[in-house]
Amino acid sequence: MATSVHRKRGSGSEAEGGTPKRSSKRSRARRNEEAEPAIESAAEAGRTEAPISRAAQKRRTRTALMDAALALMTAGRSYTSLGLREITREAGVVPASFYRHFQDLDELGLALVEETGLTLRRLLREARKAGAPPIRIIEHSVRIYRQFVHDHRSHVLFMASERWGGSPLIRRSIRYETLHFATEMAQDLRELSLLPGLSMSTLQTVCGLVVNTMLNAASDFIDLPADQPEVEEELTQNFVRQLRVIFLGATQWKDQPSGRKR
Amino acid sequence: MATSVHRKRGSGSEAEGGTPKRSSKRSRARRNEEAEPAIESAAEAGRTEAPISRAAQKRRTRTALMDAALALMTAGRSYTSLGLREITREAGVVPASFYRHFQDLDELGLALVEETGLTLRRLLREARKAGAPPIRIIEHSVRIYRQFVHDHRSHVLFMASERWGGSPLIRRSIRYETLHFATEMAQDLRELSLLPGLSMSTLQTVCGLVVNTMLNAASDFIDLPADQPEVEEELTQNFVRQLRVIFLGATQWKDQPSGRKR
DNA sequence: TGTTTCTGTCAACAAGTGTTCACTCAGAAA
DNA sequence: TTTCTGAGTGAACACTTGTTGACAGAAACA
Repeated sequence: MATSVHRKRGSGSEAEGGTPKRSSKRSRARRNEEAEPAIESAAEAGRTEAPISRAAQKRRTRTALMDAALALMTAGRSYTSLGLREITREAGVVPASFYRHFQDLDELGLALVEETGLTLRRLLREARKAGAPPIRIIEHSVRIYRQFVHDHRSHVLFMASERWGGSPLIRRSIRYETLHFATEMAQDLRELSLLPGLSMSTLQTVCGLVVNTMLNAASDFIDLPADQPEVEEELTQNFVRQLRVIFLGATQWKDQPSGRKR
Repeated sequence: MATSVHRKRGSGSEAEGGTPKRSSKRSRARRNEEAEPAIESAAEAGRTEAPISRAAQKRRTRTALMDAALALMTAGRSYTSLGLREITREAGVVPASFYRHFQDLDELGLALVEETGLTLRRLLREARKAGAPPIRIIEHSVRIYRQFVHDHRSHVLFMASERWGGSPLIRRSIRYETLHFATEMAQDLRELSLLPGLSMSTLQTVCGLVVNTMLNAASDFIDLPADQPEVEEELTQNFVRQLRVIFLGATQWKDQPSGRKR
């Protein structure tokens, strides 16, 4: 609802703001201002005639805010540089409303991390379900992963780029999430008894390496000219080869050379 | 010079600004405001009695600006979130002066990337000079790298964290720099004829993987509690093992399975 | 039915932002 | 010596920002 619940005066009254006089103002805001006046997410809510429960409405606005942040990020901005007003504007909501859902920009960020974490774990579960032909497992996983990145572009982008970004809280949260992911992955590998010779701790190390490589690859995918599929293909090939090198190394790994020869 | 060349009225007049009334304002600025009123870099310049050439003075202020940005970043901020005024304040210079050196915040960022690139290449040259004992070459390189990260903490931090950060220009520039670095590394490996069986393109892929792993490790090092050396030690061990896995995989690599069996 | 709850709104605030301008005045050039 | 140059200044500008408080009005509850 947002703009249409009470609709006292005009509609947004905030969206579009004042016409920007000087063109080269704030040169790092990448001139997305007039691209999309406001995503309709929140605005469209009011259009449904059937009255919706208050809780549902609240949830709706909340996700509108989160989606707005993601939308701004897919337009090339980094989360740290987003402003509260900017987000509410994109969500089609007045700035003050923000505080009904989050008390902080950090809190919104943490919510995004959590959401992405859930999605990632769903990915793992899916990948696990797909019975793996033992040799071509890498290509298969990569294909799934690639589809995932495609489907959840903005979430992955957020995760991968805010991993070393602004807020320490968010950084820590992401670190926790990726660690968790790597651990689950290690357990999967163990249960499938691929890489049988490796201790759990080494398995964890290898999975950490894999996860890092995945996230780096995702970041590479993300700001790519959309009209050049061959570049993307090459990046994918590179990604696959990197994973191959890692797994090849892992199969050859001898745990504990006993005494780490000085 | 900056504050003391003309010193008409008081000294800074900008530094320290107004006392912050509300404490929890701008909750993501991590409260570094009163930590260091102003780094003395630029201010100290005027204190030298001997007259210095104008070009030298300009260079001095320029580096003061760059150092100020780095200083703010080591305090936990991300580059994208830095403001022009914030930087000039830290450098002990009036905001308008900024435009005598850079026309943009992006331009400052690019200068930082370039500087870091130079430093990185110096690192490679040093590492190359140190005659390599063939087996323990990894530990040796890691030691050098670790020292490097320690010595150029802020530059590496900047490079590693802004790699997927705010500005597309800076991102691209960093990408170019790391690619260049990986290429040089690949050539080194080739000339030392470690990994003899690998084609140049595969070598490049492996080196890309190594560089990514290095930067990730650097980011891990960077916001670590300084009073817990054992954690750092564990991270280093993990880093070394990851590199080992990679190189182990690379030595086992068979280039061109001829026809990529469908 | 009437009362309470609570999401979203409006308006205002103090403070900070990037950018421009006319200016000073030490060093370079004549 | 005098003139010229340009790095650094201070003040102002037009905005944007995060945050607060009183309020509207629909849903939830009695």
